[in-house]
Amino acid sequence: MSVTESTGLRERNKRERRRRLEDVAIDLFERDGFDKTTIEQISAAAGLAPRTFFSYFVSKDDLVLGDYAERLGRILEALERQPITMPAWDALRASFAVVASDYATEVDRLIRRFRIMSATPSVYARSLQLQAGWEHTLAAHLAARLDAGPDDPRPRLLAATALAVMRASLQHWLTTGQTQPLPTLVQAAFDQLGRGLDQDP
Amino acid sequence: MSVTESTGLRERNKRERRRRLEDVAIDLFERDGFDKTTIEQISAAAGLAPRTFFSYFVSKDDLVLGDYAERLGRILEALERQPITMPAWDALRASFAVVASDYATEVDRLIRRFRIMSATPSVYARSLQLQAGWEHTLAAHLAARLDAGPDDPRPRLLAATALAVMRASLQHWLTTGQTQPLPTLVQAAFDQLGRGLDQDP
DNA sequence: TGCAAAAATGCAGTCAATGCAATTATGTTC
DNA sequence: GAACATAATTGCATTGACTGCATTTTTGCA
Repeated sequence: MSVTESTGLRERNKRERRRRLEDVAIDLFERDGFDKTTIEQISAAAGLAPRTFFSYFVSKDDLVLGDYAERLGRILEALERQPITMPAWDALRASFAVVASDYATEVDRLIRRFRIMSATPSVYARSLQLQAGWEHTLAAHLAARLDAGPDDPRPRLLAATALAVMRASLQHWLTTGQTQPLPTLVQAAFDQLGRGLDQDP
Repeated sequence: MSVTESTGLRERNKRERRRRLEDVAIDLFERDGFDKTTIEQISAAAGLAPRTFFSYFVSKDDLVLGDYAERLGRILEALERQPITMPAWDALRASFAVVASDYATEVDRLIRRFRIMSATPSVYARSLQLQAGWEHTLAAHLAARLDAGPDDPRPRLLAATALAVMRASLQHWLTTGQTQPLPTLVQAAFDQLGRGLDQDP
């Protein structure tokens, strides 16, 4: 108990402040725009010194992306859980379903961030960069799963396609005002690509 | 003639200097790394004042990407040329074939840039950002071609997938040492997605 | 309470990028 | 070929993100 509490307190404070920074930053970004908000303003609003900001976030961009990284990491976990006998595309479909429903639970939070992301090139670029990182590791996992050699194009193709599907669905979901549930959209897109793009929808 | 020559001179000088900046920059990036090379060094090496650099390139990143934007623009032109009766995925396949062979003609130049791009997060991010821009316009074109409404997910899905295919193929081509021709790889990937990812290769 | 580790902070500095004003080069016109 | 309008180059000052380093404060534990 003492151990949990002791290390827990530091950790908790750290998480709280990180969260606070995110929150005030998002508010300011929405009010004044990303570029017109300075690190100085953000840290002041969070009650911290400017220098301290950088021990919580490596860059201003990362304020908006927050747990983006963590969330995509769950795809890999989910992928690991799929039986090895399952065809690769099916396994991907199942894994992405998990993340899709995760997303759907936090619509409001997500939408605010997405708005800022779409309006701010540097942030958008950073999000794509993160995605590219996962595409890479996802491809590595798939290569293992498919027992594919380094000159087998399939892992890369599958990873790239799956993330493209996710991104396109997410964007569609957000721009159409969430008329259809995200998981449904994602599944439909995976199905379409499973059947083949030569086929009519 | 006089007109062509007159305006031509200014334009030509401008293009030459732009080119010179690119070239010296690539050399320096390869030698010292992107981040350790300053705008000051680049402009000095090109015989220009630092301030002048920014009338040729909006950012340091763009030095590496060069004609990236222009090249992707050809996809759209090619797409316009495909008969409207051709199924969308076939039209995309044909359009991307054009760009794929374009790439293949400039392997050396391309590879140097790709190395820097892969090694430099900010540059890579910027390239993805450019691609995202094209994905957007490509989707718009496809929407017109398919006569699709704003809540039809197909244009976005097709655009995202096609660019994913291109990116994955390009990466595969470069990392496998160009053992197979790029157009072949791209066609194979398009075919695979046409047949459907549920099918075995 | 006292101590060691961790976190916060201040300060100085680098570098990309921008705005503005002044200067220089270029192409055209007479 | 000289004067002139325009475009390009340049210098200067400034902003703001980000980093390294040294110092101070806070925190959890003995």
